[in-house]
Formats: sequence, C-alpha cells, structure tokens
Amino acid sequence: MAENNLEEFAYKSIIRLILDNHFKPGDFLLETELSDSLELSRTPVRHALGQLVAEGFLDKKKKKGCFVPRVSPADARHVFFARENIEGLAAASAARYVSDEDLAFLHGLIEKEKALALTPSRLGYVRVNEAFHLGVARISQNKYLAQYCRHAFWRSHTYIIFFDKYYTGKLVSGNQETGPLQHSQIVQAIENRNEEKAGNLMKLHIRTTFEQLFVKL
Amino acid sequence: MAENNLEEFAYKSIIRLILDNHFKPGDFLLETELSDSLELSRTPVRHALGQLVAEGFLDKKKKKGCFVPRVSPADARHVFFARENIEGLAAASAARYVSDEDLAFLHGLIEKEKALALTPSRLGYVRVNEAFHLGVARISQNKYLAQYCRHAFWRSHTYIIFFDKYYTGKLVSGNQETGPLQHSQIVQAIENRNEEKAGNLMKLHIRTTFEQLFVKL
DNA sequence: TATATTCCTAATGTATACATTACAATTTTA
DNA sequence: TAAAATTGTAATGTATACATTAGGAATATA
Repeated sequence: MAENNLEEFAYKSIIRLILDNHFKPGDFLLETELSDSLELSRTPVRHALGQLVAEGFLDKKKKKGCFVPRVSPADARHVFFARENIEGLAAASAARYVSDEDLAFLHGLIEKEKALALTPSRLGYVRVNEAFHLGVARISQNKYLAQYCRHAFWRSHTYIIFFDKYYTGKLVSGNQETGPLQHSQIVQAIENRNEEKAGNLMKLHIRTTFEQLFVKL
Repeated sequence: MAENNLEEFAYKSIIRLILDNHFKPGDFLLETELSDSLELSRTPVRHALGQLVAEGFLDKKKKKGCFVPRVSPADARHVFFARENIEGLAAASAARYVSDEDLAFLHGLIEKEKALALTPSRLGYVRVNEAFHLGVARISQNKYLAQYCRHAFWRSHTYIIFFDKYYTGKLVSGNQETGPLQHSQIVQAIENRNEEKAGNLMKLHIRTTFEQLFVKL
C-alpha cells in the first residue's frame, strides 16, 4: 500500500474487507481483531471505524462496537431511490460541465467494459463500474452531489454483493447486455451535452439494476 | 449536557462552536486548543474532529489539522443546488408518507413561526427553521435522503450565517414575509398528499432563500 | 423449569507519553 | 541583498496503559 499514514491504510483496508464480503450484514467489526489482522495499534483502526460510522457505511452501538448495517427490502428501496435521483442530477450536471479530458476518460471506461465482455472478471467489472459511476459524479463539478453519490453508491453496492451471493450466486448487475449498453448511452448523452437525457438515462440505468436484483423478492 | 460519553460531548460542542460562528471559514481547529477549552483530553476531541471531517463539515490537511471550509460563491451554488433538489425529493416523499402525528408536528411549527413574527428572535427562527427542514426530511421515511438533507442543510447554514453577518448584519433568510408563508404552503401541499406540488414548493423555497442571500454578490 | 440476580469478561472509552513532520524562523552562503 | 540550507517547535500521528461498561455466564430463588 502507498499510504503514508496508518489511519488511511486502516480506512482503505476495512473498506476493502467489507466490499470483499468478509463480513455479513450484522457482523461486528472489533477494534482489537482488526488491529491484530492489520498489524497496527487500535488507534488508527478506531479512527477509521469512526470515519466509516460518520459516513454511514457502518452502524454503531455504544460500548458495543461497529457493525455492518442490516439489510432489508425497504432499506434497499430507500438507497436505490436516493441513488437513482441523485445520480440522475449528477449526470445532468456532468452533461453541462464535461471537458474533453473527461470524455476521453469515460470513453476509456467503455472500452475497458467491452474488453471485459471477452474475458469476464467479476472484480474487473466492479472496478470499471465504480470508476464510471464515481467518475460521472466527479464530472458534475458539484462536490456535494459527488459526496452523496459516492455514499449511495457504496451502500447500494452492499446489496449488489449481498443479494447476488445469497439469491443467485451470479452477479446479475454484471450482466453483459444492459449494463455496458446503458453506460455507453449515458456517455453519448453527456457528450451531446443533453442534460435531460443524460439524467433520465442514468435514472433508468440505476432503476434497471435495482429491478434486476430484486425481482426475486 | 446530557451525553454519557465525551466523544459525543466534544462532537456537539464543536458543532455548536462552528454554528455560533466562533470560527471564520479557513480557521484551524486545533486539537490541543479544543481539548483545553472543553476540559478533556485530545482523544475524544480528535475523534469528534474526525467525524466532522468524514461528514464533510470540516476539511483537513495532513499533519496540519482540521479547518472550517473556505466559502466561495461557486461552493454556495453547489450546496444550494444539491439542497434544493434533494430536499425537493424529500418533500415529495413526505407528502406520500406523512402521518397525522407528523402533520400535527408541522402545524405546531407553523404556529411557533407565527408567534415569532410578534416577538422576533434570531435564535428562535433558526431553531424552528431547522426543525421544519429536518422534520420534512425525517417524514420522507428515507434515511438516506434524510442524511443528505441534514448535511446540505447544515452546510448551507454556514453561508446563511456567514454572508448574513458579513454583508448585511441582518438575517435575510429570517425574513418574516416569504419564509413562514412558504413553509405554510409546503405543509398544505404535504397535507393534501400532493407530492409534485410539495416537491416544487420546497425547491422554490430553497431557491428563494439562496437568491435573497446572494443577490448582493 | 422459569425467572431474577450476581459476577465476570471482553470490548469500547479515555488519558497520556512518545514519534513524526510541516512550517517558520534562523543561519549560512553566493 | 537574495537564495538555500538548517534548525526549532508546535501540531498531528501513534502506541499503550488504564477505566468503564454492556451483555453473557453462572448462580440463586420461586
């Protein structure tokens, strides 16, 4: 790792552990356990956990510790509803402010996604997907929208990983048909500076993801 | 204070200090200084500062410390744009889920606001305004929207206090005409379960606040 | 057996000593 | 004088010892 302070190292490591599904919803993340496994003292671990709680990635019970938030269909609807609308706003804003450099970045991601169709890789898909959604959020030029997008994205990601594993064993949202196609349509709308279309396509894309995940409930 | 742990006490105290304008944008909040004035050790102060940074209320420079984010017209536009849209969503959602109890709560606030017209009080206005906006966010039943509303509300509040003091010396958004009237119209729309109208009125209300503040720039 | 009470333990909460480092002040050098 | 190198210091970053407490285990009681 390239961090120059342990708090950041701890923060990133814990995020990684959560996203890589080392913990089930409801599991407690113990300071001592983490500081043992990451081989550092409790202090930076405790700081990192505090950050994650403040950001809403973890919940906390006083004197009991931090735990992965429990999942529920209602909670999933709430995250995806928020995400759909806020990322929609961000995409519209991105269509207004996008630069040539940004467009090159987005097209690069679309290319990577096409390449993944040939050599599928779950991790590869996850990385490109993250880069796409957080990239659009960044391009919106609005740090508040970007922050909320980032949060809703990661929280919804918990569902993508969790339900996927639980109900199908196959990454539905990693679908090789709708995902990349929708991404490329969104990039097209952004390139055309069509704010309304970019926003609507993004909303549609996220709703599609949600429906693919939860049609089984 | 009624907190039973010092981290929470430190957190609330620091928020209070910021909102009460003890620090100018750009000011550093030193761990040692705060732990001295709050009469506790650096540990809970440091934890609280970490939370505030994670939530985006403070910025941070490595090995340098936490500071109140610098203000700028562009940043203000970003906060208010995000707030307008997200609180609009929340108001629409509130119109869908509002209960009789919630309505009584909202009507109570409108009454308090009317009373304030007779005995104006800046603090009184600030409290009712907070209760109204965060209340609508809560009634939306969506904890993600509510979290983002809360954040954008407080961040925009920095501008309300800062520019107000700097440019006029008078709380423009405490205006006895548009504020309460718009609040009451919003409550009416929510009571009628008119989601679209509630959302649009809330957007309009926040945009009005923004324009009243920044017309002087 | 069911329920209430006591105690124990493992985890968080807190203070503090020490390590590190960004920045400014000082000194050196041309 | 102006620029570069050095040093000092005040702040954050980290480890660790100790305090507190939530919740379970063990025990007592009906």
